[in-house]
Amino acid sequence: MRLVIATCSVVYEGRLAARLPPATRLLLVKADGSVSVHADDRAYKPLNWMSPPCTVEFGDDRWIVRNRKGETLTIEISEIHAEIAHDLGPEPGLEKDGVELEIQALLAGNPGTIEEGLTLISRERETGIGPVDLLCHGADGTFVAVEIKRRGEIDGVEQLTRYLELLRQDPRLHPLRGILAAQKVTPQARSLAQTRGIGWVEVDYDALRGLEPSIPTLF
Amino acid sequence: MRLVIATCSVVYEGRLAARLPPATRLLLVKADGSVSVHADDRAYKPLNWMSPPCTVEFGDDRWIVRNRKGETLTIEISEIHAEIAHDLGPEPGLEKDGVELEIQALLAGNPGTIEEGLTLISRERETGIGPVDLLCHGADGTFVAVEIKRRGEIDGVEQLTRYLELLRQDPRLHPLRGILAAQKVTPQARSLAQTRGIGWVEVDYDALRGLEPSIPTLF
DNA sequence: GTAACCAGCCGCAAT
DNA sequence: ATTGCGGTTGGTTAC
Repeated sequence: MRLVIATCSVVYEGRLAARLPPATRLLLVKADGSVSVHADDRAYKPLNWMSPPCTVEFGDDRWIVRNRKGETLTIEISEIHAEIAHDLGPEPGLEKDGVELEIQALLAGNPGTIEEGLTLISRERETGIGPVDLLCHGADGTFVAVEIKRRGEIDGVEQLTRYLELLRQDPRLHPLRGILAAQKVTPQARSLAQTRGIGWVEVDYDALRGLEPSIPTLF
Repeated sequence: MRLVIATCSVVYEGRLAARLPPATRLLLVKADGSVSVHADDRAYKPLNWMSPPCTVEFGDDRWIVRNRKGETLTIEISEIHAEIAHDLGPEPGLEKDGVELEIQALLAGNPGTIEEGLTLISRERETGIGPVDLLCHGADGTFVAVEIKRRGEIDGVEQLTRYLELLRQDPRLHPLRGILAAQKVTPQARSLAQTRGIGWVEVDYDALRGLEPSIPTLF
């Protein structure tokens, strides 16, 4: 990893064109080849960057970063104020709990928390346009497709609507209804779900954490 | 801006829980108060971070970053290998060309490039659930809602479908049809547009650049 | 390679 | 504060 504090101007030519007039910024070159240009704000987002795979041509006062698509990031350096280079070594890796996949595993193992009497048929069942999170069987004899989100917004209702359209072409899954399960469901999403005939439920992650997750697949 | 290369372990407790075992990483503290923890890969993305507004409690061997929601990022530092602190000064700002807003201005000024004979009625017209990019009048006497995307994918078709549903409740806009305008339209989006009765068109940004953009609004 | 989807998405604007 | 939405979104995975 190489860190350079420099006065520079930057031009990105690629999916769009972007220019930075001269100012002092952080130039961050990682071992993966990526280059990013940071100001002292915008949280972790750089002003400009190039993601790997890319190559850097380091000149004294000009760096040119290129990728395979022909996009370029050109950094004109007028003055270097400070610099560090350090080999960080391997990253042992990041562990996360509470992402959608974990919530999905917990709900898959405990479908009754979505709706009384629900039983799991399959997880990540392919529809032809993407996988539906859970396919279940209801106590009322219907099939139930469940879309799981951390936040239940309009997009989730649309996604579930698409899956229902496709799954309903399979006569073995008749009759079929849909449920959006999320930690929180927004009013707009509730409203759209209503007009689409889709149910929704807010799940309590803290309560779920005490339950057993499911084995990956059943069907 | 403060840059520290340190051997550290990290715990994030917030919207999810995440842990980093001890290793050497870059700790980046910006003037906006943000803190991010970088490995030597993942391009510009940090392993963990906290966005402003947040406060940092700097101890000799432990930093605790907190935000208003009660999320915490705890960094246990066992060894510091290098460090730079530098005041970058103000960022004069980033200029961009070719983002959706610019394409929208160019298409608004030249609606005939979307479809022969199309004339502009309004931009960013509110539907009650978000603004539709362009509302036009067709040579055939129909009204036309246009959704503009850099990349035309399924989401854009869904978005336009929602707007059409709502705009059709206004009898003054009858009859109304929709067009998805994008630099590229994916096959899946074309297929869904077809079943929704929505048209699509691929716009040539390079050709548009030679034309005049529109004034912001007309109606 | 294309395309769909998740992400602690971030950040902005409008309600 | 909420919510919709764009982003050089990035990154992963399945087709």
